[in-house]
Amino acid sequence: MRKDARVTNSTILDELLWRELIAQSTDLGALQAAADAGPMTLYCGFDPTAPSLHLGNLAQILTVRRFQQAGHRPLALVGGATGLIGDPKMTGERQLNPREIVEDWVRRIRGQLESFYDFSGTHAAVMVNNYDWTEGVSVLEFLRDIGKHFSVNRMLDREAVAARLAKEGISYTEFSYQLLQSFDYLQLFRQFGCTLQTGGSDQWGNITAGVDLIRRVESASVHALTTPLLTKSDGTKFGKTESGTIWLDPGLTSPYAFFQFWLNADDSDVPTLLRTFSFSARPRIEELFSATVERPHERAAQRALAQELTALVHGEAEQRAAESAGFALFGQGDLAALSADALTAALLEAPNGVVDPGEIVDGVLPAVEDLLVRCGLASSRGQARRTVSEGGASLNNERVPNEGHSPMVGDLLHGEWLVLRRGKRTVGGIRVEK
RNA sequence: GGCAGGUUGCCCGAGCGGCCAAUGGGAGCGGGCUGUAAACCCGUCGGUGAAAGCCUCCGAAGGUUCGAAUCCUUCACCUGCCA
Repeated sequence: MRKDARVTNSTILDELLWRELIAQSTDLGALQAAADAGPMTLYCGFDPTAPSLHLGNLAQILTVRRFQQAGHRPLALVGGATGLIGDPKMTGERQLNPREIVEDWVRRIRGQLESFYDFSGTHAAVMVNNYDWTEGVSVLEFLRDIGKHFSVNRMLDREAVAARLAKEGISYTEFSYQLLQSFDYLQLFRQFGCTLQTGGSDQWGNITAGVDLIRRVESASVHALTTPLLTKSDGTKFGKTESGTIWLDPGLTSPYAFFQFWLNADDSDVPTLLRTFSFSARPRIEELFSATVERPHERAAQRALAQELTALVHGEAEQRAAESAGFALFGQGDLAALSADALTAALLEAPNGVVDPGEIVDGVLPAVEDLLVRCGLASSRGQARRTVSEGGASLNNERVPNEGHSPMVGDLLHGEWLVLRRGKRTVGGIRVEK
């Protein structure tokens, strides 16, 4: 066994093991042997169920990326076909999305995937879309060649399916999902020699169904590997905050908000987050573990995560902008000391709104409640009023004393900005258009 | 197919003719402590409004009544028991 992780194939499994990224797998020994034998081709698919990928998907992407860095070849699969059908979920039948929408989402997700894998070099990634090999298959062909190998009895065992049967039922469409995903694995095995599929542990049933299909049809033994479902230490779902899902699309979750998400991670989640998302070497990660235990207030691990992942997802420049914005807005108070450029850059990262000069009467701007709503810090005037009356609103780092308070022109920083804050860590900007 | 019960605010769940925008818990939000954490304590929690008030709301549509989340009818869905 060679020592260099970049070159040695088998160390990838050791790496995943210490990172606790293996929830389930087919015979690990066999997988290890396959990885040792040379570059493997693996895939992990992403269905277009939203306009963007999110942090949960990122965990999967990064696992595949680790394989690529270890010298294996990833296939980046976008589920243009499976996205039209929908994987059964516990809670109920999905609503089918219009084809044009799915096509749009496929484009967006494909674009996102492109930035995480290396599409050049000796083990270049390949982008594939299962729509390409599914659209032309006839129903009869599919039922005879693929469907015949599936036992409904076994399909019924699947957790989501069983839950649905016990409740409101499941359409034939969704029930068929597993066949499509299995068909994908078979296709990729035939076309690219793909012998490993990874995914979240909720995908175990779908993945092994593909493994079985390949065994029956091709008499070949291929592998499956799943990663643990990411949960926070308090058991709640990971990757969601008060404000919702953390998306990779900067239009849906700004780089600033993305950075803040990591910076605000619970201490108790730090080990899992570092193991799952960071590409730092083990000694560095362990150093951050102990830093969190010994000097938690410094939040070195949270900052390291924020820096590394914001840079990875949004690029170095955006990462620096997001971090500087945080420093500016959460710094030691004196906002007036910030340069106009720094302030503008910071506030453009945060949620912000606009006041038209025509709204300023005798040097008085609209009331703080209006401004809170306008920059998105409050969802209604009622909520804004509540925030102010609870003492949770501040203007240029000064607590807003009472309801109905209106800023004056003299309060404008550099003649154009107001910094609004709701609670301790939600900051927004108001800009007076010139 | 027959009989019985259910459908309440983001979720769970009380209410069973007026005092109900609707008890309670959870989530969320704010304050305090702290580290732009967690836990904990306190407050808050439909919209609008400074307030009084007004508007919307208790599966859907009708009806009874001065007045309905609460009673009646029909419809939809869910749950038990019997076939």
